[in-house]
Amino acid sequence: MSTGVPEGYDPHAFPPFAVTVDLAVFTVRDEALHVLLVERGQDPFQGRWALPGGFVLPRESADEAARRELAEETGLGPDAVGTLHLEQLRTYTDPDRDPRMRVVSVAYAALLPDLPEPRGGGDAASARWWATGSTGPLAFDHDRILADARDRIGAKLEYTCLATEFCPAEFTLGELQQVYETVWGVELDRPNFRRKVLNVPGFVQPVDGPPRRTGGRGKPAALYRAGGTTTLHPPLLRPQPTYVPLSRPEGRTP
Amino acid sequence: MSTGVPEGYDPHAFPPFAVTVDLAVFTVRDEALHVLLVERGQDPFQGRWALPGGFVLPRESADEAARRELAEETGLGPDAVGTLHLEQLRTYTDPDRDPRMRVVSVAYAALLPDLPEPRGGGDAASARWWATGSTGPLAFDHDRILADARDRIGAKLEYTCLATEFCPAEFTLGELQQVYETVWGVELDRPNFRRKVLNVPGFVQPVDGPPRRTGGRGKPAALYRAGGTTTLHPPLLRPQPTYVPLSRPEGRTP
DNA sequence: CCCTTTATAGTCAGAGTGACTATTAAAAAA
DNA sequence: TTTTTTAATAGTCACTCTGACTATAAAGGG
Repeated sequence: MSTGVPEGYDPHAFPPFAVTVDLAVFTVRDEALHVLLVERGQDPFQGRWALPGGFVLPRESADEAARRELAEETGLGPDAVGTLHLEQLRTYTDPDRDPRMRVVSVAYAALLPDLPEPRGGGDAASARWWATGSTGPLAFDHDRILADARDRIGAKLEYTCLATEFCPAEFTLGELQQVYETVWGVELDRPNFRRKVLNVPGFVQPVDGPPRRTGGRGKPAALYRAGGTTTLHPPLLRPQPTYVPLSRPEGRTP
Repeated sequence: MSTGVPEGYDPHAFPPFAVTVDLAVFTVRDEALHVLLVERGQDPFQGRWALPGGFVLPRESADEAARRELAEETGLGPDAVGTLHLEQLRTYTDPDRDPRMRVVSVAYAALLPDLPEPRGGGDAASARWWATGSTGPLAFDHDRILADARDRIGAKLEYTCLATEFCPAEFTLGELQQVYETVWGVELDRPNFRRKVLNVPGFVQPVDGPPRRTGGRGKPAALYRAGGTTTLHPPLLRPQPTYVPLSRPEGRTP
């Protein structure tokens, strides 16, 4: 540790940073992945949209700060916020990411089912859901954070039961499939999806009686709830973007 | 953002934090996963071993700080450090993780081939490789960080070409298999491993001529180098820890 | 020269997968 | 009411991938 800073670091000689959390809160709505954004009321980036977030307070962890901000932004009760899936993504530390001062930000992703009332929180006036992809350029490095968050979520659908976090407590396999198709941006074969999901032990479990969801058009679907596992064996791999080597090993051009 | 801190945060009214990086530097040696640790010379945790790390300086990113620390600890040239794989793991923010002050630490994992001369850096006296698992309790929350790092590396071997980072530029499939077996702590069937690796497009490519590694006992092995891909399709899944549901759906006890 | 060691080739049954077709149960249209 | 439409679910089939093997090849040690 020959950094100029004394080894064991002297508490009075450290470079001061501010630490914030930024939240990428996702939901699946209208066959599109949506993210919760807030409009900035002042410079820098006044009028631009940004991920919700805020300071980590002196006596809380970043996880606690993220849950606190999430409760404030979404208006969800502390019970709901306490149980939902919150995942630390990565930390963004570019020295110039905030033009005013040195701020490092710990980014989180949160997944919500499509809520009937999006948020009822305090300063909800300037907050709304945006379809990812149709957001303009965001404030700070939030475009980058959002892109990273999308990538991470898409990847984790393959080998975790994360998709159920987008669904209500009881859901149909069609709804679950909709989540996969929306996040991955692909269409999946329905019978095959069904077979694969049901073949993963502990992914979903049928709701006991024969209750079925009605309201839609066709045959009513059976209801399931999330099973006991968090990791999927075998994984649900997304359709391969077939690899083409840059230097063809052999064979003719098509 | 109704946190008590003014929206858009006033640069003069933020809770001050120190930001550090901690490095989990791994190598595979003697059929065991090893990690680079440094011995602490002063309190707190004097005499305990810890992950190398240090402050993020005012004008550098955490990535830059991690590479700088890595160069200092390993004695590798800046060229080698500049190209090697450095992966941000997660950020540790417990308010009490450092008894002296509020420090958040961005943890990184780095992978090195087994170097003939471990490190030649400056204060290398108190740094050495430890087989993971035989480290005593480490300073701060470094046991937790190390465990998280091991988990992450093991998981990424499944679907990325990360294992080649543990190998020299040219390596045999036996050496690559050794990496998988060591990190996962399992034994793999050699012909099957070979078939799967060669079936992943872009994972490894044979070194052109018929050069072969000699020195060992048996038949000399062909040499390969890392191919062009970073992600593995299909993935090399580790042997399943077969899932047993807590409430047996049906059937008799064995 | 034989034996051990390691790399590599090949076999084979079973599981998993993509692309289908068929059937069922409901709502909407006629 | 009957027919049509829609969606869920069941099932088929060829193909691939996988784990568990056996067989052969090429080196060094005794």
